[in-house]
Amino acid sequence: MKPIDSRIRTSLAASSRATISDVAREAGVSKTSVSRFLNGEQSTLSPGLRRRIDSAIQQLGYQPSQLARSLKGGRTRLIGFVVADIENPYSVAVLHGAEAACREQGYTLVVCNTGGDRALERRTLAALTSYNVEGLILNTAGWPEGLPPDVTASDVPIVLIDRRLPGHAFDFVGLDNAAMTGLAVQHLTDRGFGHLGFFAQNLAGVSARLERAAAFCAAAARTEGCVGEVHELGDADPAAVDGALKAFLAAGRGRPVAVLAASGLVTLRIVQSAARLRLRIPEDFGLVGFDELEWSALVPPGITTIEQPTKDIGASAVRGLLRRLAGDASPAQDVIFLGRIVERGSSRRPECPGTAISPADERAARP
Amino acid sequence: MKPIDSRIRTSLAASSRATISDVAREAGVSKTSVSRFLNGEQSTLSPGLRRRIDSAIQQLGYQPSQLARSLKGGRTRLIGFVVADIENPYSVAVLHGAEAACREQGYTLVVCNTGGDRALERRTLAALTSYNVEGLILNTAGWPEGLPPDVTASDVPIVLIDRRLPGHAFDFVGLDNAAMTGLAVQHLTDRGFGHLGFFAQNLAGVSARLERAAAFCAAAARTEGCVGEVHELGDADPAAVDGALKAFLAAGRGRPVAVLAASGLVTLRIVQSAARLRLRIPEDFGLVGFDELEWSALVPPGITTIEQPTKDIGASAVRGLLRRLAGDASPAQDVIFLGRIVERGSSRRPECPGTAISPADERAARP
DNA sequence: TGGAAAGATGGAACCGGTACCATGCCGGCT
DNA sequence: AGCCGGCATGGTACCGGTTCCATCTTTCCA
Repeated sequence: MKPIDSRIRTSLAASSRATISDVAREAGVSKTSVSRFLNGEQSTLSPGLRRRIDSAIQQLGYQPSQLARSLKGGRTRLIGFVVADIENPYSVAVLHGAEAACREQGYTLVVCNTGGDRALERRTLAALTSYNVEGLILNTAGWPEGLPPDVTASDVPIVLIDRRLPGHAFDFVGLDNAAMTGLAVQHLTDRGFGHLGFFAQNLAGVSARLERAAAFCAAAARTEGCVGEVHELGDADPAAVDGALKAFLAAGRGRPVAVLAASGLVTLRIVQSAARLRLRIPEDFGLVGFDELEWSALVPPGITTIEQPTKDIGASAVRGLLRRLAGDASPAQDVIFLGRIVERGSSRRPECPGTAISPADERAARP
Repeated sequence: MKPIDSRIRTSLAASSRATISDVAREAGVSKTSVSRFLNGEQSTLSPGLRRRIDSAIQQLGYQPSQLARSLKGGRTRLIGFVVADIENPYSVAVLHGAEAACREQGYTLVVCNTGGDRALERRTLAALTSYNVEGLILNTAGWPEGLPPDVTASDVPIVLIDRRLPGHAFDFVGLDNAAMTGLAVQHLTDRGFGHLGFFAQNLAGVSARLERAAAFCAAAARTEGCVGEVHELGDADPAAVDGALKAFLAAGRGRPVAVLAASGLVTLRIVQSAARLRLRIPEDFGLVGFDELEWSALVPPGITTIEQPTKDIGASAVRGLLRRLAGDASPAQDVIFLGRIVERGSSRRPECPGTAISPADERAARP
């Protein structure tokens, strides 16, 4: 009779999940003992009890509800990752790093994409905090007028990635944009490019782009005989990109010109535009782009990129969150990483003899 | 005195979140009324009550806890998306489609990456169900010996994406691999390629790859004078790719050879290998790859790809889930999409006069 | 004018866990 | 021998909502 009984209960459990009370009943013990068993048997339950509980759990296929568990204790072991553009390989790479770090620490990463929509970002943050995530990693769409107060009201620790929120004391992890932009400008001027253009989508509200643009202007200004222009491409219109690129090249008036692209997406747009306009790189213009891409080495003559330590950035964000969760209440902290310029053909001046031919291809062939 | 009182309570709320009881107390009503107010005031609360509750909510900055809400009712409005490889652009694109569909329906998509790790996939599924997600979209790492029973025990509806689980009656959304592979083979043989190679990572357990490989062999076999080879590249070793590619080309014995790459990642590896080995496409070998990539048009001579309707696949998966949630208990259903071959230079036979020169470049320049 | 129906509101149980405190039992000490 | 303390275990309140049911008005009709 016992086996039949438990078999019935098992099938019930399959259709509506066994609870801790079911297990307690099946094992003939109290909920408390089952709970103790589940959490780490500090009170050293007697071997007999332990055995009975264990077999009851097996029998019922019991899995504790994290939902109910979190309601009392607050520990959800959940970290939210809110990303502005999931289609940006940079974001995916950071995400990957964060996810690995979370897994290592027993946390689960919950990823939500906002597509750069501020209203959605707000709703998403509210939703995640209402699920009691213990921390938030935020790659914000940018709030030029400041983040609405309801978001900051909650006391979940937040770490910003790549983009700051001026006026808010959140931890931040990102690239040393000033230094890397300076290096990129120097890289180009060293190679004889005298007329430089910084191309971005819209600058407004996105700190990484603003910092890069500012550093670009500063670096161009302090380099003798170097002219720097900033172009905003806006969203998605190929004709607009073509127009901006042509205008920029014309403004060079025969001097060697080069583009510094503010992101992987802009690099893609520029390369597409060059193909459409039958412009050669680096003969017609040089190119350096932020963010290393899987195809950087494959598109002739190879695109010089500024590679970011994306895995480290993701891992560092998680570390920062865990530090806060452990009780660290020190002032907001910035973690700034340096990147690396990966030199390829697109920033090599064709005038320098011998460099534009086969060695360039060799470099380009390296993955 | 009232304002001071409420200000104190406000600051308390900021540090530990207001609850429905706080709101009820502040408004001088019962929890029940507040709950009614929050859910849709079916019982038509009196205007006075409504006003008081509303202002109490504003005052306290109250946000209901989804956690607690879900505990009773079960409606978490959460859908889990478990993806085997978040770095695969195909997965991201599907994810994007699913996410848009979820948002439209008021659901939140929770994304978890398993990196192709079966044990982790299992843990992730358990974790998500223990958070009471209402449905699961699963891009499985593949279980050659079948999914462990504890995963299937839960009664959350599951939709598989791209990869089937033989022996399980789950809904499925994916590509018509047989048809698209057949078209690709015909595309290549039409253009004079007689010796074909299907290149994949490891076939084991991944239905999409297996179906493509099988369809490839079948198509090659029924095409007169066509030879088909299947190559497994394994993971990540460039030398192995180079070796396999060279061996394959040698086996062609001078006949026009072409590679069919089973995924975007394989396409990348093949193109990288070709660059390393100084092989020209399509002169030394033709190439068609599954999955459209942002750089397909940019790498000379342009890579011919099999484009999948990724957004539709993602949206369809969500639709399927919602259908199940609405109570549809009909047998498991397959939704199979057709793709589209995007022809570019990599599958154009150089022998055909006039096609390998500038028109090819023009095609390649199109984004 | 009385009573029933309809409407507004509150009380309390419940969801599935956690955690504090109580209880019963046993052994060791004075 | 009696008391105290530690250990194993159980009882129960509580987390923050939802929901059923009870209660109190109000209204309308006989």
